[in-house]
Amino acid sequence: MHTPTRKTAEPTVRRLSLYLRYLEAFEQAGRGTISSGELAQSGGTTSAQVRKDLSFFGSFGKRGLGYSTHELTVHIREILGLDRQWRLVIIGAGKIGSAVAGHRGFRDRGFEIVGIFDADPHRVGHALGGVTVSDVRHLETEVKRLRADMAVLAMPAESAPEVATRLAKAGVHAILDFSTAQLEVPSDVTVRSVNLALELEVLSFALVNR
Amino acid sequence: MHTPTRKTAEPTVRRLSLYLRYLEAFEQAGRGTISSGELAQSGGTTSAQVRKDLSFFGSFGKRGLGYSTHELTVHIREILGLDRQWRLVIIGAGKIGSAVAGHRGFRDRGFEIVGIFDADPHRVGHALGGVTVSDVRHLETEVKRLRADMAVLAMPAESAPEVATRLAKAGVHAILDFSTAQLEVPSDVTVRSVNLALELEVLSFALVNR
DNA sequence: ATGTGCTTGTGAAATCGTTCACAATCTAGG
DNA sequence: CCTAGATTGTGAACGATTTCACAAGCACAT
Ligand SMILES: NC(=O)c1ccc[n+]([C@@H]2O[C@H](COP(=O)([O-])OP(=O)(O)OC[C@H]3O[C@@H](n4cnc5c(N)ncnc54)[C@H](O)[C@@H]3O)[C@@H](O)[C@H]2O)c1
Ligand SMILES: NC(=O)c1ccc[n+]([C@@H]2O[C@H](COP(=O)([O-])OP(=O)(O)OC[C@H]3O[C@@H](n4cnc5c(N)ncnc54)[C@H](O)[C@@H]3O)[C@@H](O)[C@H]2O)c1
Repeated sequence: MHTPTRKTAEPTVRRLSLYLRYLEAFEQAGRGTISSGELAQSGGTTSAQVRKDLSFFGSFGKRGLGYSTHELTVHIREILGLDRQWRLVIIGAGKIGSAVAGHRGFRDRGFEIVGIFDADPHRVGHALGGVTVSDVRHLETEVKRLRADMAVLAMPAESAPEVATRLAKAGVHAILDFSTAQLEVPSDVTVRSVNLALELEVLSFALVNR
Repeated sequence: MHTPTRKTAEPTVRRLSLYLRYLEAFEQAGRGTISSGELAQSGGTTSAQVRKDLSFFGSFGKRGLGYSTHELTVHIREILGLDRQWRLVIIGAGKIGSAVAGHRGFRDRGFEIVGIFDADPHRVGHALGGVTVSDVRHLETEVKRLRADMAVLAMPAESAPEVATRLAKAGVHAILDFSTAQLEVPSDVTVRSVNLALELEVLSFALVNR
C-alpha cells in the first residue's frame, strides 16, 4: 500500500468503507477471491470504479483472478485506519446520544465509547451502555485523561460550537455532529455532519420531482 | 420558478436545504434582504455557487439589492416540496426509531409521524411520541390507510430489504434507511442511507491521513 | 510450452460540478 | 434624468470524478 500522492476524494473513501462491508460478508461466506465486478454489484457501482478507487492506494489484485477477499479486507482496513481501536466520547446523553451509546456495532468495528458527557445534573452519574455520564464542565480534563480520538455531538445546536472548540483544544481531531450547527474548528479538526432534517428534505425534493 | 431542464445535482439540493435554514434565521432576525455573499458565508460556500444553485430554478433576486429573505424562503420551500405536510412512518421502534419519533423538530418542519411499526410483540401497543406502535404484519394496509409518503427504516439490516419492498408496493416512494442494508427498490422509489459506521470510518481515514 | 479466457491496472475521454468574470440591471442620491 | 455603486444571472473556463477501452498479466487446460 502506498499513500496517494494527492488527497483522496471523499466519494472514494466512502466507497472503500462500503467495499469493506461487502468483503467481510464474502469472506464470512467462505469466498477466497472476488472480482471488481462482484464488488461493484454489491455496492451499486461499476467495476472500473472499484479498480480506480483501489488503484489510488496500490495494486492488490491478481489479473485473471480478482482480489483475495482476506488480503483486500486487511488492506482496506489499513487504508481507512481501522487496524486500531479508536476512542470515542459522546457529548449529550439525550435520545440520539443514548442510541449511539447503546449501539453494539460500533465497538465491534473498533470504535470504543470511553466517555459520555451531559450538562443536565439529572443525567450526570447515570450509566449508559456501561459508561457513566460525566458533567460537561469537566470535558477538557476528562477527554485528555481518556485519550479520546473522536467525539459525537448529540446536543442542541446552540451549545455545539462552544463544545466543539473545547474538544479541539483538548486534542480531539474528529467530530461527528448531529446538530445543525455550523462549527468553527481549527483546520486540523475534521467535522462530519449528520443532518437528518436535511436528508428528509432531499427526499421531499425527490418526491416532488418524480 | 421553473423546473430545471435536466435533473438537478444532489449537492445543489443539499445546499438549498442549508440556505433555507440560514434564510429562516435571517428572516427571524428581521433582515428584509440578503445577498448571495452573505448566504454563502453562512453555508461555507461561495457567492457564485449560491447564485448558480438558484439559477437552476429561476431568478429570484434583484440586481444591486440581493434577495428578499421572505420571498426566497418561500421559493426554496416550494422547490424542495416543503410547502406541504409529509406523512412519515417509522419501521423499528428501537433506539433510533424512538429517537426519531420523539424529535419535535421534524413536525415543526412539515414532517408528521403518522405511524410506527415493530415486529416485537412487546413493543406493539405502546405509545411513542404520541403514536401507538403497530404490528409490522399489518404494514401494507396500515401504510395505505395512513396515506404515508415516506418511511424511516430503523430496524436490523437483515429484514430491511423485505420491508422496503413491501413499503414500495404500499405506495411509499421515499425511504430513509439507518441500516446498512442494500435495498432493492423500483426506480420510482428514492432511498437515502444514513450509515453512521461509515461516517466514523471516514473520520478514521481523515485522522490517519492528517 | 503455448493458447485461451478472464480480470486487473491505468492512461485517455467523457461527464459532471464549481469557479471565474463580466454584462445587465437594479437602487439611491444628487 | 443621470451617475455611482452594488449585486445578480450566466456563459465559459476550469477542475474533479467517473467511465471507457485496452494492453498486460495470470491461471489453467491441453
Ligand atoms: N432525535 C432526533 O431524531 C434528531 C433528529 C434530527 C436532529 N437531531 C439533533 O441531534 C441533537 C440531539 O438530539 P436529541 O434528540 O438527542 O436531543 P435531546 O434533547 O434528547 O438530548 C440532548 C441532550 O444534550 C444535553 N445538553 C444540552 N446542552 C448541553 C451541553 N452544553 N453540553 C452537554 N450536553 C448538553 C441535554 O441535557 C440532553 O440530555 C440535537 O441537536 C437535535 O436537534 C435529533
Ligand atoms: N443505535 C445506533 O446508534 C445505530 C448506529 C448505526 C446503525 N444503526 C442501525 O440502525 C438500525 C436500528 O438500530 P437501533 O439501535 O434502533 O436497533 P434496536 O435493536 O434498538 O431496534 C431495532 C427495532 O427493530 C425491530 N424489528 C426487528 N425486526 C423487525 C421487522 N422485521 N419489522 C419491524 N421491526 C423490526 C426490533 O423489534 C427493534 O425494536 C439497525 O439497522 C442498526 O444497525 C443504529
